[in-house]
Amino acid sequence: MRRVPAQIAARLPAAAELFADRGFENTKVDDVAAATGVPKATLYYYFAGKEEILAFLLQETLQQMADEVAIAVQAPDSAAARLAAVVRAQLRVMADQPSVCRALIENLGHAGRIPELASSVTEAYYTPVQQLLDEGVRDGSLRATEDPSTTAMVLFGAVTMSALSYLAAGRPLSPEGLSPAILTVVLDGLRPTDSPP
Amino acid sequence: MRRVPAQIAARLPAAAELFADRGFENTKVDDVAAATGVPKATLYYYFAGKEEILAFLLQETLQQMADEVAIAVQAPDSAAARLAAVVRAQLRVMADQPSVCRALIENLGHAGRIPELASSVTEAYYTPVQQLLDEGVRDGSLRATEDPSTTAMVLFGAVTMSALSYLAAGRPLSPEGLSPAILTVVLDGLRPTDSPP
DNA sequence: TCGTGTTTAGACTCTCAGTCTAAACCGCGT
DNA sequence: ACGCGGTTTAGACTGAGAGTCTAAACACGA
Repeated sequence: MRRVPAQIAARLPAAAELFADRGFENTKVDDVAAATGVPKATLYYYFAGKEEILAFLLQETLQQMADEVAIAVQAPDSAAARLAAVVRAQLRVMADQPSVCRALIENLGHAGRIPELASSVTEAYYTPVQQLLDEGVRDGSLRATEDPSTTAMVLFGAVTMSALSYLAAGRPLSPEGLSPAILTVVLDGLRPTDSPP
Repeated sequence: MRRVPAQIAARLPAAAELFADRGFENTKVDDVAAATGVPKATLYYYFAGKEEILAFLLQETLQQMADEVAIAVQAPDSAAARLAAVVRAQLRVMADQPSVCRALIENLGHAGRIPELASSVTEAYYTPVQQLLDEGVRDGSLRATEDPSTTAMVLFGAVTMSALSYLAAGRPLSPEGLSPAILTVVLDGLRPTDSPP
């Protein structure tokens, strides 16, 4: 995959729209060309195939999430507060790109080999979150869990699935509305019992 | 889709194996025929197409989950204990059919229209779990949440994503090993603060 | 002006998904 | 035995569309 010029990258989300609406299979490469305004031959000049377009979209979105998460993690607040910010950040990215997220989740199998995907998510999400969990134990704002990696996955899954059910139903996803509901469930379980609300 | 005879249904999980290994797209119907021993023409006699085979597998698995969840819900324990049993039940189903689950999750978009899928999951999981959350508030074993439907999704997502990361990595998924880690995160948040462990 | 990388239209190939045919095969009622 | 419905199957066929190739422009710096 060649380095994709910005003016082409900017047009690709229109393809995600199609993928999300009609499904990946039912979207012809010619349709993608028509919807994005990027001619088919040019698409094949940059991408090895239709799947690579989806994979590119996924990488972009994961990168965006990694950036937002990194910002949330570096704030000068308690670890608990930053963890809440991470949840909101993930929701914000998903709310920002509803079609891309739907298309990606519904077609994970097309977006690349799963192991590579998994390590991308690890880099963008699990590693920073696990670090945050650690810091939370040290600053006393979070309870220690016996298996931080599972805890990170629980968080990621909780947020992803909740958001997905909005996206799938076509309902608008409001990070401000949804995050408190997720956080009360998850955060209260992480708060030390010696400092209840 | 005709009523699928048991001896054919029993052979289909072999197809899920292929879907999970090489991906749905890279699996030819002829491959499915070879792997299951069910001739291509017979497959087309019962299923309208390749996607319908996946959809059938999904329905079977959801039904199995609905059954297991129903059993867990009806136990004579506290709501909290039954909720823990629901989590273990879901993990057990996923551990039972790793390939099917991987294939399904990686190819949600192929397994049927998402709204129908969503309502199947609602029937099999969200409705019983929400009922359980209600009962928990009444019997005092669970804390009330402002949005029980979101809570149910959080649970489902937490379990699904944790399990998936094992399946995707090819690691064996042990319900007994994983459920405590999930439950400490999620259940402690649901426990009333007036009865800590 | 040359050369290198980019852009594009359009025609082409080739792999499957799915269809069709037509021949067995099976049980069951008569 | 016989015929009749549903089932099972092999194998040939069709059509859609992913991906390839060609060859002509274009851009732009050396």
